[in-house]
Parts: sequence; C-alpha cells; structure tokens
Amino acid sequence: MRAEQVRRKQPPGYDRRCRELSEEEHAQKEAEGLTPVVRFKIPLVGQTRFSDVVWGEVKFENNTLDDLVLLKSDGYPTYNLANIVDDHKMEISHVIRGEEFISTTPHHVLLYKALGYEPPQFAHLPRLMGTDRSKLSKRHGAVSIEEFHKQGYLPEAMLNFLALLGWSLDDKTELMTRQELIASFSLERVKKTPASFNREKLDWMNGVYIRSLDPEDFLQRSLPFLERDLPPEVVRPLPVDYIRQIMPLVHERAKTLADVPELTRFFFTVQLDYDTELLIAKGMTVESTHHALEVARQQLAELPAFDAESLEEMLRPLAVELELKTGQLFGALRTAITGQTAAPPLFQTMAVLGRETCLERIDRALDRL
RNA sequence: GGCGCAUUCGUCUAGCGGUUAGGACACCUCCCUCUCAAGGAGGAGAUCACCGGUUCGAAUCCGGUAUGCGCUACCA
Repeated sequence: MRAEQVRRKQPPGYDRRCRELSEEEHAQKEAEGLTPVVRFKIPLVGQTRFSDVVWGEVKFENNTLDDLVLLKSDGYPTYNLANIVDDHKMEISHVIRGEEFISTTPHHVLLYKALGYEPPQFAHLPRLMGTDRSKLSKRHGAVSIEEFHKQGYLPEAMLNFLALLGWSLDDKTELMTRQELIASFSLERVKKTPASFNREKLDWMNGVYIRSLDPEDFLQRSLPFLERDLPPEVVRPLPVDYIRQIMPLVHERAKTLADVPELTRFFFTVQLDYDTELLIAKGMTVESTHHALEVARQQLAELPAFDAESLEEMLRPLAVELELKTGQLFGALRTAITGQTAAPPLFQTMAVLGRETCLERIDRALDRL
C-alpha cells in the first residue's frame, strides 16, 4: 500500500480503512485470520498545541496527524505507547530530546491526555551537523566521545566545546569551566538552528585546555599516547624521568595529546631521518655549514656545563665569531640535532638530550656534508 | 506529496523594532624571537538568502519565493 502511495505521489500513511469498522466487519476480519494492531484514534479536527522550552508554542493541525500504532500485531506496545506510560510511571518532568521528535510530539501529547496523564515539559534540541552541513553519521565525520579521547582531546575541552553547540551564554563568552557551565546553562538559550561542528575551533580550544594543565598532569595524560604512538623500536617501558624533562618543551605546542609523540619523537629515536639540504641554512653553503658545525662540535665537547644557559652563553658569541646570523648557526644545529627545521627551543633541547647525543648527531651531520 | 524548522563575515555564532551589526576560529600584517609554537597589537572580511508588506524606523514583525534540513514504520 505504501509503495503504491508513493508511486501515486499521495501522502504515505495509514488510510484509516479500519477506523470505523462495525462489530460484524471486525468479527469477519478476525475470522479470516487477520491479527489486528491497535491504533490511536486521533481527532479528525481541531489542533493540538503544547509549549516547548526551545520551540515556544507549537501548534499542529490534527488532520495532519496519523493514527499511530499503539499495540503491534504481536501484542507488544510500540515505542510511542511504552514511552508515554513509562515516562509517566517514572514521573518524568522534562523530556529533552532531539528535534526529530518534534513531529511526533503532538501524538504524544494527545496520548497523555487520552490516558489522563499530565504531559511533561518538552525541550527539543537542535541537531548536530557536519562541517559541510551534511548529517552527522558514523561514516561521515561524526565520532564517538571515545574516539575523540583516542584522538587526544581533553574531556574538559570536549565538554566546553559541546556545550557551545546549539547554546551560547552571551555574545562573547567561550571558555567555561565545568562549574561555570553547570551554573550558567539554560534550556531557554538553546537555539533551534542546527549546530555544526567546527573542527578547527575544537583544536584551538583543546590547545587552550592543554596549556592550562599543570606540568605533571600534562605528562600523565600524554604517557598513554607516547606508549601507543612512539615508534616500536623505542624501548619500553618509557623513561618517565626523561620524559618529565621533555614535556615542558612541547607543552604549548600540542593541540592534542596525540600530537605529543610526533613532537617529541626525535628525543627517543636513535637514527634521525632528514634531508641533508635542511642542514644548510639560507645564505650558507656546504662548506660554511660544515665549518660551523665542526667548530661548534669542538666547543661543545669542551663546554664545562651542558645546560641551557651555558649553551646559550657559548653559542651566541660563536655565531658572531663565525660571522653568521644566529638563525643560521642555530638552524644548522637544530637540523643536525633534531632532524627538523621546526622544533622546541634549541638550548633546552640540547640540554635535555645531553652532550653525548648532541655530539653524535653533529658528527653524523658532518658525515652527510 | 504533507507537516514542521531554518537561512547574519570563509567557518561557528551574538542579536529578539532604533547597534559604527558584537565575539570566536581561520586568514593577513606588525611586535616578541634561534625555528615552530604561545603571547601582544592591528587588519581585512556580512548589501543580515531573495521579493514584497507593516512601521517614523526592520537582521529583528507579517506574507511569498528559493535553498537546506527534520518527520511522515507493527524501530526506538
């Protein structure tokens, strides 16, 4: 019947053919072996209205409502019936659910009344959509909260971000703690328009929350990600005391906890893999780079204390001595020592890595040139 | 097809009759600076989907159009 209606471009739905069966007709159908369902006889005229915290006063014409099934042919109640009875028995005061239920709400209201129940307060929330305005689904952008956790997002950042989907406090407040959220959230300020996920903004917000973590907390939360994502050749268990020295160097550089392994990888791997070209800073040649690294290597080997401060006190004058810009000398050293052109501050990085490792890496860079 | 809802900078949004249409992300410039970040200071970016109407005055109220979305099960 349904297919037929669609084909004829008729509104699909129950045609009420059995709404007014007589006793005889009823008996006859049963004699034919038909197992009936029980439907809700919706009033044919008038309108049903209810007030929704988000939607305001909502009004539906009764003649657009169809006679929904209350009891299935197997005798079990449908969701629509069970839902109402259950909510009533549980003394539910507020029904807060997705906007897609707004259309069936008048049926529910009518049912509450038919059963002599007092309808609860309704609040229909806007749907969440993907960045491209498409519906969020498992195969399209949407991920479970566990998935976000795996991707390195902090629970407190997620809570803050999610709260802002479909709701806002005012025209400027964005960052709110859990307590502030609890204190200021209100259904009245929830909007009807579908909210959509802005991943870039989530990344930014997560970064804000990561930076607000105290060092030890950041370390503890990062550990599982390091265990999971650092290359397999890095020996486990990971040296926590060593990591404790590394973490402050990448703390403000991580947008997610999942970034941490990538940002710190060179602290753990023995073999650095990089393009030799990267050693040669702008305005320099193979020769000048080789010379600079050689002199630096020699002085580093003799430096009394290998800490960040001493390193800086030694390397800055060296740049002048070599007639190089600091960026040129430091750039060459950075690539030699980290294998990257973008990395945490050089002196602190060197201090954490230690003299032996730094010298080895410079030697290896010299071999390449 | 029917019913309902929505449409404001690139993006997420504030706004509920009178605002220079506010904020955030992203972007650009400058400062800081050994790179990258972070931080600071600026900048650009919106004829408020379109067409009418009401009003002294409309992003805000009312029609219509367009587009998008939801619902339209013997599923929950």
